[in-house]
Amino acid sequence: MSNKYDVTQYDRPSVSVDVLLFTIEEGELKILLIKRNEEPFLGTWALPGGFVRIEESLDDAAKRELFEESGVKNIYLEQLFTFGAPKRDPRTRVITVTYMALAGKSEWKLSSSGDAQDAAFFKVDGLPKLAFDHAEIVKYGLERLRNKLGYTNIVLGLLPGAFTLTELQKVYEIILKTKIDKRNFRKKILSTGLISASGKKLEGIAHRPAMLYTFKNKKIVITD
Amino acid sequence: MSNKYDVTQYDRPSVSVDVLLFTIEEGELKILLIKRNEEPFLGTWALPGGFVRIEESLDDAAKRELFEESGVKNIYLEQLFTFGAPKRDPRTRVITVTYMALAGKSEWKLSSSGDAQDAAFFKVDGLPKLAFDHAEIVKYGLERLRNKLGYTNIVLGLLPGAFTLTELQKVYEIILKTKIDKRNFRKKILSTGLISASGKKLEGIAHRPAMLYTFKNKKIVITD
DNA sequence: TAGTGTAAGTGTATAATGAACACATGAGCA
DNA sequence: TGCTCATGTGTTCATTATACACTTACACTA
Repeated sequence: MSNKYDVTQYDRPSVSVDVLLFTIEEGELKILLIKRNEEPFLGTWALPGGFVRIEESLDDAAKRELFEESGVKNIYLEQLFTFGAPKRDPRTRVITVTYMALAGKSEWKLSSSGDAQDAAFFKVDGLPKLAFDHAEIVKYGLERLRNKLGYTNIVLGLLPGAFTLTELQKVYEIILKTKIDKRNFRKKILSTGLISASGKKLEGIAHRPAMLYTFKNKKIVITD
Repeated sequence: MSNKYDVTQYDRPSVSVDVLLFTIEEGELKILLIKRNEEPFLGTWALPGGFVRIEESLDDAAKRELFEESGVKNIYLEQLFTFGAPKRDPRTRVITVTYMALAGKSEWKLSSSGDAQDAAFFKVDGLPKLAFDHAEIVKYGLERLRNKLGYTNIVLGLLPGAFTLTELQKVYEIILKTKIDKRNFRKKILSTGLISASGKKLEGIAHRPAMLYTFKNKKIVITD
C-alpha cells in the first residue's frame, strides 16, 4: 500500500464476478451461459455474473449471482483468476473476478430467477460467440478444471451422491478427452481411499448390476 | 453479467494490487515489506502495493508498484489470488489483487523510489506483525511457490544467469524445507533438459570448482 | 611439494508406480 | 436355457523414485 494515493482520490473501477458453472449432461461437459438482454453485446451469450455489492465478499457475490441466474445453491465454488484489461468492457473499466462452480445433474433448474432471461447449457466444445473476454475466461477455467482432476477429488462436484465406477471414469474421460483403462482406473481410484462401496447396486438394468460408490467425505482435498 | 445492475448505479470498491517479492538471501527465503507511513496500520509492515489506476491493467499496476517501491524491473510476476472481504481494509471497501514476484539477489536495490520509505527483506519464517490481511496473503503465496517448484521451472526467477547445481539444489531445499539427495537431484534436473552446462567453472575457491549451468530459455514452463 | 580441507561429481540396486492387456460374471430378457 | 451386455478382476513389463558412499579437483599450509 503506497502512501502516495489517497483511497478516495482516484476514479474507481467497477468490480464484477463471473461464474463458470460446469456440469456433465448427455455425456458432454457443458457450461451455463446467459443471453444478454442489454448493451453492450446485446443478444450475445455470456457467463452469468454481475457487479459485486459494496458490502458483500467476492465469494458471496459469486454465490448470489449464480443463484439468481440459475437457482443453484450450495455447490462447489472456487475463485479462478481476475481479469482486468482496461478495455475488456467497452462501457467503463470493469475488473472481473472469475469463479468456477461444479454442479451435478440434478442440482440446477434454470430460469428460477425473476427475470426470465435466456439461459442454457452449452457444450464447451461448441460454444457460440461470447461477450467481452468470456471466451478467454472459459479457456482458463477449462484448463484449471483439467489440471485439478489430476491432483484433487474435485470430480465429486459433478457427481450425484452415489455413482458407479464406470460413471466416475466417464467423467474423467469426458473432461480429459482421453480413454482410460478400466482396471488401472479402478485400482488407482480405490487406492486413494476416498470412495467406498455403498453395498447397494444399480437395479432394473439388463446386465450385471454395478456397485454404487460414495465419497467418504464431501470436501475437496488434494490426493497426491 | 446481470441486466439488473447499471454499471454506474452502485458504489464501487477501490481496487489495489499487492505484491509478494520473494528472493533468496543468506540461505533464507525472504520477502519485501514496506513500513507504512500513514494510517491505518501506521508504522506496521505491509506488502508493497497500491491502487490500480483507472487506465492500467492489473499486471501493469503490479509492475509499477513493485518498481516504485523496490526499483525492481523485468522480473517474473504472476497473479495469485484476489482478496475481497468487506472489512479487510478498515477505511473503505478495498479489493486487492495479489501477485507473486521472484528476484535474484542482484536484481533489487531498495529505496530507489523517491519517497525514502522503510523497506526491507524479511525471512518468511520470522515475519513481523503485518497490516491488513497480508499475513494470509503471504501464507497463500508461499504455498503457491512451494507447489510450483514441483511442476515448473519457476526457480529460475530466483537464480542468477549462471549457477552451480549445488546452488540450484539449495534453493529447492530452502523453499521446501527438506534435504534432497544430491545424486538423485542432479539426475532429475538434468533429465528435464531445461538446463545446460555453460562450460565455465567457478574460480578462486578452495576446493574442486563447480560447473556453471544456465537455463536454456528464460520462460517459465511446466516440466511434467 | 606433500598433505589436508572441502565441496564437486558420479552409479547401482531396490522399491514404487504407471501402462498394457483379456476373460469370466451376473443380471434382464426372449 | 441361452443370449446380450456392462461389470469386475490380475499379471507382466517398463518407467520412475529412492537409498546409499567414494573418488576428484582445487586452494591452502606446513
